[in-house]
Amino acid sequence: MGKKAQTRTRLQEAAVTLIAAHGYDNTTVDQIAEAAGVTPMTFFRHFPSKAEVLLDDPYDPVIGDAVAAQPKSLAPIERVRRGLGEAWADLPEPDHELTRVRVRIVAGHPLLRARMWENTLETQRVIAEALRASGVSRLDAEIAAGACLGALNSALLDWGANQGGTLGERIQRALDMLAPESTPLAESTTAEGGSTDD
Amino acid sequence: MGKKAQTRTRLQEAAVTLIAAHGYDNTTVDQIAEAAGVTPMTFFRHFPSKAEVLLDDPYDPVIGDAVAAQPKSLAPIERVRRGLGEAWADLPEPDHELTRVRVRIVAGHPLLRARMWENTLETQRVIAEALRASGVSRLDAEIAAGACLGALNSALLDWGANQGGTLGERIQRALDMLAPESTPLAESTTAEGGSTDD
DNA sequence: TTTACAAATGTTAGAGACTAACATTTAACC
DNA sequence: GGTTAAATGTTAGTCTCTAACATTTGTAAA
Repeated sequence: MGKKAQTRTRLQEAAVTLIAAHGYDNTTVDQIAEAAGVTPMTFFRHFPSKAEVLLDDPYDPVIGDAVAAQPKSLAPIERVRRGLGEAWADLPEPDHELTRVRVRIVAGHPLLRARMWENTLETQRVIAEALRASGVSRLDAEIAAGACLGALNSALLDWGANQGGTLGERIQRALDMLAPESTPLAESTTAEGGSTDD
Repeated sequence: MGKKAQTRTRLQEAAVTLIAAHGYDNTTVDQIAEAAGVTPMTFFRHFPSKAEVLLDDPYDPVIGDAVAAQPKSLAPIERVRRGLGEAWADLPEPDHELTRVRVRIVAGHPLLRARMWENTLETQRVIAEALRASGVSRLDAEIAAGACLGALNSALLDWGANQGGTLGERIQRALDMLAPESTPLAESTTAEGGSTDD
């Protein structure tokens, strides 16, 4: 039971290395498989598509539980917002450079971004289910989950595409902006005259 | 200059008809091309991929202008929310059955949903640009746009996946839930036992 | 050790999406 | 009617991904 995971890891590492060096489109599955010392067929036994080797997201259950634990007196969006905040606090900050490289690759390629949204939709379903379990309509649950995850994913893509700051800071920013009383906010808003640049 | 658009339309109609009947995966580009009286190569001259024949979205400029027109004293999310509401009011309700068939097909297939998110990201960029033009930071702009479009797309997918109600009603619901004062909502009588807060 | 069984991988053949390069037809305009 | 450019056809090929079947490798009991 250990060899499968080992091959899987080797494939992921080979993929990230090759793709980071030559780009996603210029890297074939054959090359990745060969670099991992394995046959192309074996690649697809571990990952259903070439894109999937870069998209590994096992966080959904934690998030679902955290949302379900929020007090039902709150508005759906607020429950999702707090649930995501608590789930994030429980997860380890992925300071590994590998994660950032992966996110950067994904953020820079349309097809990969698209697949990532599909992962997000799975998370959305989990959250919506947690809300529905306490009487929220399906439409409202999907909207609330969609809004919060839309904000979160935007922060993630920005982290991947632009330098500076940690992922945690951006997640925090996204959650803050979703807060019901999010009018004040220090530095950036309230500018009307010149266009502040960054 | 009219023949190209004509062929394009024939390809779209043939695609929707065939795919609605036999499913996306069971319909090949060859079949679509043949039904449109054209060569497979010509298909790809009109649409960069098989998926794109179902995804036609020329609304972005209207939305960007509407967001840009909002008062700069409002919080970013609120500006996006109002801008989207006004843009929607200016657009014709797509009561055509064709639109619903297309949305239903897209909502029901992972690969198509994923491509749709990529379209949404384009809209997000337009909105974020409108916000940034008045001093909002890039991160804040992307988050605000991402949150609102996440809510909106959830409403759209729900409309495609489930019967009942018009698209306009669901859009309205999504925008309402994003409103700053959206606390009320039905069964809010429960006591706050272990009041969790930040 | 040997045998047995299952997990993991290899091999072959092929479908289908998509591209490049070049040839041909069709449309529009003078 | 002839000229030019847009639109389409043809051919050949690469790459992703799948199906069916064969082979190796790991592991545990006989």
